[in-house]
Amino acid sequence: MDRSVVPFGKPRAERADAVRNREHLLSTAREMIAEQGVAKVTMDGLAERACLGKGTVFRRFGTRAGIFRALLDADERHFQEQVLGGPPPLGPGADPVERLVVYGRARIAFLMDHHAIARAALDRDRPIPFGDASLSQLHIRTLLAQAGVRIPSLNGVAIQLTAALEGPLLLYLRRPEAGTPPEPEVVEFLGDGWQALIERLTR
Amino acid sequence: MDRSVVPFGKPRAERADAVRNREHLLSTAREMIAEQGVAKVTMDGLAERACLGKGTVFRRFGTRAGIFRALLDADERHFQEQVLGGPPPLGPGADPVERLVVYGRARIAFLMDHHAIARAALDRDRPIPFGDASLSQLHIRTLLAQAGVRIPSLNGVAIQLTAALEGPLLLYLRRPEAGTPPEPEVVEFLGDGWQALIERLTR
DNA sequence: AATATAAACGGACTTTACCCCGCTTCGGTG
DNA sequence: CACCGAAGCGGGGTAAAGTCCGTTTATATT
Repeated sequence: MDRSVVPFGKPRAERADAVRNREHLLSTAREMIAEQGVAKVTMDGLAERACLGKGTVFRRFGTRAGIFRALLDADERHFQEQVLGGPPPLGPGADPVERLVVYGRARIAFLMDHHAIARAALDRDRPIPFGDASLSQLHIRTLLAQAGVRIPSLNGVAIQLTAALEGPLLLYLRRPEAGTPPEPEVVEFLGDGWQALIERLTR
Repeated sequence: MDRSVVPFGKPRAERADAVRNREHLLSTAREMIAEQGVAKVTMDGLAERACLGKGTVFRRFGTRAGIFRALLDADERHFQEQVLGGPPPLGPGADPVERLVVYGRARIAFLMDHHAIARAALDRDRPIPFGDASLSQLHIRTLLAQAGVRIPSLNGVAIQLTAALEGPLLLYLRRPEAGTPPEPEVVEFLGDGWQALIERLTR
């Protein structure tokens, strides 16, 4: 008999204690970030505060960046839901050009909000988190196509627009980390740039 | 009497042995990279192979990324000379739109060539090297202005175009590091995307 | 040439990410 | 309910970045 309906799903589900520990570690990490900032979250420190072994932390998240990726994940998923199924103009239904513009602004705001964690989620060696960039990329490509942009190098352009959108916040813009005042100016600044880029591109 | 003609130049020049050691460390680093790849260049390893103390390595370069920044620097300077003073269309004299397109392709090729080192030059915490990005940015902004692009958010757009140009190679695209076959396809791929982006933007 | 001093040097020390592996616990099975 | 195998756990061990500080050395000055 099959062990499960799905022939080759995951070999086995995650054990209950493992799930519990993951949750606990994530909320402990959130506390530490709130109290002392991202930089002070070390693997040993996290393990000790959570009353777990260091090995466990690594087993759960693989790498330090993995913790921040996991933290980002929940919010990221929520963001995606708004994009894929929420009300227009961010969600489906509106004019594709408008959606692109709004998507960019929303994404910039999202990355600003999660700036410290998003940067900490970058892994020095591996190229880029996961769904993160590629979903932006997919969405941008789709909307460009819907907007009637016909270029042979659409793929390249989609990659580059993704970089244009996320790169400044991930790579170039500095932010003092700790007690940062909101700086909403940057959001507008980059948002206006993005809008100009998209509108000229889709003319 | 003044110590020197320059009233407040650097307080003192770099000592001769310091210069010698810097050179020696850089060429040793180049050797190690050629033999075993970027990842195998450690501070201790480099110091030992160069027969110097570890403290010296740090004093010279500040951080591991600093070594790679220094290695990049010479080539970067050469690249800049071509851009600022070389023959058109990369250098001055040609139509600004054409220069933008050519600049992008050249920059992509440059980053492909120096991919491993350029990535290693990224510092996890600090935002971005120095002249590197900002020169791209300045140049792009200047050429856009010359091309008659009139938008209020020109600054934002210049930042984003820089990210579009350099981001994919620094952030998103994977490359196996060691014995990589040239992959000239990527150069074309991104180059075509860039060209499409610029041509549509400057219409 | 002798000297004073700032710069440079070396290497031990600290911190932190990540690995390893023997022991424990969960949870499915007869 | 007792058993068993796999998944999970713990924490000591390793490697590498970066810091510190006492010692050495280049160079400007007299």
